[in-house]
Amino acid sequence: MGVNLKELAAELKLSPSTVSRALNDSYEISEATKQKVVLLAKELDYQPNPFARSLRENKSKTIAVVIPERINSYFAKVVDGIEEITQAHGYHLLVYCTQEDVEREKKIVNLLMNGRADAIVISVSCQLSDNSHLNLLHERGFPLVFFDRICAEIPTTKYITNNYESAFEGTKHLIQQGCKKIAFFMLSKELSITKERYRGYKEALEQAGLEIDLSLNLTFSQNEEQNIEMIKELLVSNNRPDGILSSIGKLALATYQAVKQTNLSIPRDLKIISFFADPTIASLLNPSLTTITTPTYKIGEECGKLLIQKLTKPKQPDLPDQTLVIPSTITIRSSTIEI
Amino acid sequence: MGVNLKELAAELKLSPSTVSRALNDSYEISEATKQKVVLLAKELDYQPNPFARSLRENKSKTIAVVIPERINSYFAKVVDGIEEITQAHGYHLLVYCTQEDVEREKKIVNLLMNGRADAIVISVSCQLSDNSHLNLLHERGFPLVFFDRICAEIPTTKYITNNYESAFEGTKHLIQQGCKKIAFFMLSKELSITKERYRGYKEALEQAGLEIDLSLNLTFSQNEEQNIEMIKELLVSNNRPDGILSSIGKLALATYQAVKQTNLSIPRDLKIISFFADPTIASLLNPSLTTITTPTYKIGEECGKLLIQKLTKPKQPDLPDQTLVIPSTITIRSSTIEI
DNA sequence: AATAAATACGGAAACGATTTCATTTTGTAT
DNA sequence: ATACAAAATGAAATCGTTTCCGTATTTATT
Repeated sequence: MGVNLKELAAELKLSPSTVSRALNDSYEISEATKQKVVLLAKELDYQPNPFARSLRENKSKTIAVVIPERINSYFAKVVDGIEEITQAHGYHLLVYCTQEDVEREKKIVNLLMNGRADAIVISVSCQLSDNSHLNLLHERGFPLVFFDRICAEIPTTKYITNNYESAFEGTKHLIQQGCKKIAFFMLSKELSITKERYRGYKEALEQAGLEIDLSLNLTFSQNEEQNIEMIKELLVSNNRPDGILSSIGKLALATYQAVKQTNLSIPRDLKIISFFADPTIASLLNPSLTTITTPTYKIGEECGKLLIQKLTKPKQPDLPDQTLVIPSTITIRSSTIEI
Repeated sequence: MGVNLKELAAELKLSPSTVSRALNDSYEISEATKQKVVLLAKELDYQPNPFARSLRENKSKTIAVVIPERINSYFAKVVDGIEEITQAHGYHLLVYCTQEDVEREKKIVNLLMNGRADAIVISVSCQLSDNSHLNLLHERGFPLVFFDRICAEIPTTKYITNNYESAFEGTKHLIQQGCKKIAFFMLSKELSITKERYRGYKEALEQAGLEIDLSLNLTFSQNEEQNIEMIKELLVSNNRPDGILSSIGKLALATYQAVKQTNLSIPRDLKIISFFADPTIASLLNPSLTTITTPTYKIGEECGKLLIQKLTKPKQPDLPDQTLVIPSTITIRSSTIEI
């Protein structure tokens, strides 16, 4: 489309090597020619071919981001954070959405084996069982960063929130509000976040001397309608909970939908606290929703910074096997407070 | 990282050209060798280097998507739709978010001049005034597709909804519900969607014999707090509207926030209808929000299909200068209906 | 059987940048 | 003026593919 290096060199009566070096501000080139070159390059709007460069340098200036859902403030914010940092360093973002489908996730990860991206930031899909695809990637030395939904077994850097503590505190809050039968809503039992949050929930119950009723620990699917139906059934059963800790934001929304179809009232008959990304929506729900909110933008920024460090500085070691915790905050609203 | 073509060829005692052709299923290669090649390629997990291929073929198998906001169901769904179609054809998505910042949009578009992507799908930033960057791109023959927020002057394919009719019908609905003083909320006056929606609003008022009060036509910013404050001021002024057509979803949410800070009630004192992407949220708001909803996933799919057609078939003409309309639907909920 | 045509493959150029190595030009010290 | 180091540039290899062109072998045609 535009001019290439050879044409630019011909125009300047210089060799391509000199022009390349001039543009890359090499010490070997005199200031005079540098200026001439840069000037004409600007004038002709020379843009280096990214593929030629990638091929030669064996790096793409591209980072792949893999998320389970795009219509989800949580993940959207993380990507915003990653973009904010990486774009400033000239990196591009390939964003893939698995739609919570492991098969799709595997396909995507396998596609990334060919070096199209210099690194991957991923929050794993919900149904995840085996990690062979991610393991392979990591073993090949591919920079891999996890956030939120991590694979604990893969020794690399992970960013999470204080899932255990948040769930513990959230559950404690419900107990303090008088709840005796507290349900736990989750997506997949396999997820790292589920396990940790469940642990927090469980220990808070134990500490309060409440028994854990497994029939109140519900695993939901990707089917919204079905989820609402499940919740409704629970709410009209004779084993109705008086409190809910929802480990996923959209299950809180499903609960609100379900409650609307009953003659129950939040918080009178049922209190609910949920991990939830969007404070605006939480405050506009009726009643406003008590939330556990993670600073996801910050998580994105941290992922970005880490990778920029790793990718732009020479001689960097592998990403360390560490789990960095960015704490969430609980915001108490009307859904857990008797008026 | 993995093996390359030359190594694979050496292993097979064939030339790289033969191996390349075998893998690309060329008619020049015998079935026998094809099988041998494919087998070993699979065994050694051969992955062609995407940059070598892109350099040679002068195409990247990548599509750039540029959106104003990522934390926005509208755009997120469009991207989901694009991904659904294009991924099936082996395309990758570079997703850029301008955060409604024109300067950022320009930078991004200029970055894309170098051929990193084979096409661009874009919904322009809110403050957009001049389109020189997009014009240049289009003039260079770069496939460019607009959706939602389009540049009318650039002769390429655009996907929009029936903005005029939807706004007209929405306003008419408010009038039918007894509204006499209807406000119009918008982001930027320069946006294509704003203009069309405003036209629909205006003509509905005119048709009903209502006068247009310019002090009820409010332009908002990116600053949420400030927007809420503006709305609150409007609602406590002595020129308080009794109906609102919000051209942007988040302004409806801001209105709900503002109303909470007054002693007004929706729909009693104020009815509101809004362009809004997420039906779940709309139905959970209190009162539930009457919405104009665009099938955004479908828009994404259409963009994807168009580009796949253009990029994968040989000898395709330029994208035609056409504006394709995918109609929105109005869902009447409690925010416009007196109980 | 002689020739033409089809089949199957290899060699090498090309894509557009960067970089190693070689070479010319300039500057400086003797 | 000569030698020698330093500075500035050029030639060519390289990255890993695809593809143009050429060639040997096999198959078909008369």
